[in-house]
Amino acid sequence: MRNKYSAIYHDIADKIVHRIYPVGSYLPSETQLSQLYGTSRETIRKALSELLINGFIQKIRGKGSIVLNLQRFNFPVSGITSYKELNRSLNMHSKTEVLCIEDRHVPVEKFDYQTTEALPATYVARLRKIDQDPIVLDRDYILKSVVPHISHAVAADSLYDYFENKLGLTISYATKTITVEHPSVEEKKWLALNEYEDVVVIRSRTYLEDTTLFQFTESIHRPDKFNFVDFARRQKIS
Amino acid sequence: MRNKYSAIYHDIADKIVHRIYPVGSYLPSETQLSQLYGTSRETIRKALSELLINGFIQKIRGKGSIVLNLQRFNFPVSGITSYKELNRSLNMHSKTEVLCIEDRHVPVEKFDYQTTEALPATYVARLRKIDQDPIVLDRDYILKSVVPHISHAVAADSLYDYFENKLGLTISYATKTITVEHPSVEEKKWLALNEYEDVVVIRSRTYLEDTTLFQFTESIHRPDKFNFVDFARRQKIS
DNA sequence: TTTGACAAGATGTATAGACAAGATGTATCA
DNA sequence: TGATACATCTTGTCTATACATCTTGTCAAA
Repeated sequence: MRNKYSAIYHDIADKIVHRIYPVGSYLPSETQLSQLYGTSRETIRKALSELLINGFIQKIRGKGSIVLNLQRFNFPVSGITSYKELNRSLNMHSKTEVLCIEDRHVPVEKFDYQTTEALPATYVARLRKIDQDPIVLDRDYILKSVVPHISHAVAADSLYDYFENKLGLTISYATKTITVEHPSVEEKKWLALNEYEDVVVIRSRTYLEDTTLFQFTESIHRPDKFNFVDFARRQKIS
Repeated sequence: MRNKYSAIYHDIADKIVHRIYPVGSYLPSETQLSQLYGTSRETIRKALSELLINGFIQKIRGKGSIVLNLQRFNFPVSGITSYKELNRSLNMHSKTEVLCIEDRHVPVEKFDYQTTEALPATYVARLRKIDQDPIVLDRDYILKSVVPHISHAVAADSLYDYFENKLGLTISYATKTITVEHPSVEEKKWLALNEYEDVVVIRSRTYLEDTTLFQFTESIHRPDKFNFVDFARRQKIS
């Protein structure tokens, strides 16, 4: 960890996860923490504000910071997370099957993206299984302008790992929509759906740090296996 | 606005919305902004970091802050927003029909909430319609320990407005889960569902600033009308 | 006993300054 | 011409300080 405040963030987060700071208890005060870590109060406050955003603590003015009971270890579709990371952090022991890799143009209208030009991309279709049961059908369109080629081995492992650690790309943010739709014949087949069963579709556009769009993703979920867990803070519309 | 940085936040956000700072352009630099608003750079940075969190801008080190094209004006289930606020900000002209107000205990198992004690609450069932079409069935359980009584008039208007502006409660955060389920007979009737049609269920637990739990909500959505829009920033799991 | 004033400790806001590190253009040198 | 070094702009990190505001407990006065 190269930053003081992110080192402190991870240290406190660890202590919360391992119940050294139990749920419902107060953290040491900001001045105490600043002495503990040998740093200024502002640096402590930066770490605490990250913990607040991520739902670890709740700050109460005049009193202190309470440890919250976050049990967001189910399926955090919120936030951007790669399937491999999810799989590892949840110990799900899932398998990924690569169905197809080929060159295609992005079907931009599906993603509600307005453009006049064609977007050449690498199309990757993958099926995610847990205990032999198909759960999710992932369809990725990775723009050729950013990533010229993707191998079968990379697709079978982790696209995000490849992008970030091999290519040095920094994935920054994404916009997502979630809808319920009637499945296509192909989707029905891959996900082993019953008659009349709908699917949950998550479509996202992913951007790099310099705001260049580089990936469109379509995730088709079996409705009985779909579970989205979210943590939200109140924000007034004004 | 009593804080400088939130005043600056709203001022810049307004200028982005009104295209004074167009999408794709750079904001003035932090030092320029601090001169512009007659404040310190740290205060500017606090405002900018709020804009970053809410998806208005993207900061690039060494270069500046780019205005993003946020079009999250569809149906932000992400974040906590009252139906009345949503309705107003989207100009949807929807109607709310109060179906039932009565005293009930919270069905805690539905919300995956572990407790041994019974939780007395006011149960409020409401149907949200747009152009006579039923869209959402909302079922709220508001704990008696926090809010002893809720009138029909309040339920027909806005619960959140009542809680925050009349009772002085500060709603702070919530945990949510989204699933797809088979509708009950009652749900099928109210939402005018076809045979075999599933529903999207959002269940949330809402907490006050002092971390006291005070509300359980169950929102039943018609699948063809459900559209969840989200903005997410990348966060490494480590 | 109840009320009120006050102090102490907590977080919230704001400032000024310093240095690190990334991006970019310019001037210089080979 | 082409490459390198540098200056200068940007944002990122960190410190030290001051005061405001909220919560709570204590102590004294009514």
